[in-house]
Amino acid sequence: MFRGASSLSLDVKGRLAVPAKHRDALLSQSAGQLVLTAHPHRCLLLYPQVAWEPIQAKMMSLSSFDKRSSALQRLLVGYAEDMQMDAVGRLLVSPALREFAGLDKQAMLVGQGSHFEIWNLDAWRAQLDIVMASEDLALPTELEGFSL
Amino acid sequence: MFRGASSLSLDVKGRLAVPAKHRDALLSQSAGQLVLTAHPHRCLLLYPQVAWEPIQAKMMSLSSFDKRSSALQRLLVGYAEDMQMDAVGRLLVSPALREFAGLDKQAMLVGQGSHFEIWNLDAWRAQLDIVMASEDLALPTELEGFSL
DNA sequence: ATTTTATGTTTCGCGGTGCTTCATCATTAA
DNA sequence: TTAATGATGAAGCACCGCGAAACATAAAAT
Repeated sequence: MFRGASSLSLDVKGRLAVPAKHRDALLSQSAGQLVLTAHPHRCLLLYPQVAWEPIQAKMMSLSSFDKRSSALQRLLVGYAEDMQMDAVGRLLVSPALREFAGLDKQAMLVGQGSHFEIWNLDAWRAQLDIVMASEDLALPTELEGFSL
Repeated sequence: MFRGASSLSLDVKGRLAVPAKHRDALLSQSAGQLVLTAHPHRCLLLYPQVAWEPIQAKMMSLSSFDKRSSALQRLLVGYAEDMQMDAVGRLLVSPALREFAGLDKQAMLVGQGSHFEIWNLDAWRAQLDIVMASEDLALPTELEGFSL
């Protein structure tokens, strides 16, 4: 279960240093085989390969005639890259993915249970505003009667 | 059942000293395993791990395609960190969480039954104003017929 | 006075950063 | 056409700095 947010920096070569506390967890699944891809909300997704495969399979099963489905397929599958951390726990993020997510010097690594998300810092702040802006914290209907 | 409000200070390293009266209660659940995370109202939530898990499970069950749901997931799960108090009862609050809640020198620790909330002092005062400003204390309809 | 709480200090180990080396590919010349 | 040299980019290595935890001292309460 991946949790926790940390602000990190990409070095001049586009390498992202994963915090040590998360490395073991990432290495233990799929022998460290990871998949990095693009998310519609303009962030990147980092999955252990075993966790990614069923998602990609599901995506590919969608109708390729529906415009939105096939656009989603193109995004998720098209940008997906297999990779693994180097000996000191860094991920080499390709120029295409860096450009997609607007990653420059500073990035945000955010645990999301089954995977991590990697955000441009400003985009992350905008993301938080979506929740915090709503004064009455209008919750999705699924959460009716639910309380923190 | 956690109750009571106390003003406390973070030391220069971001360590928050939990008042002694609450330590035993926090240690007794989950063998002292705690989860600290972010709340949309810009405060932090401190849960015993066992109490947090079902909440996170519920959050993760929401649609990740809905913008508001996924923003809420990102906030609650993304900022969640497992931790425990050090030998003298202090919590090491990560830079990400400190920045989120605007915690500096002074903080407010507020018991909320199942969990604690940790507030920036000014944000806490503003929070109080929300209730006190409304002259007739207009309550949500759920509280119809309810009286203090 | 003794035990419990609070705060400040120090130390050690490891994590992060930058540099160096190695490999691969491309370009040019023989 | 093949070989050689240079450039680009990835991976390995080493060192330095910081962060976490333990320790110690001071204060307070019972």
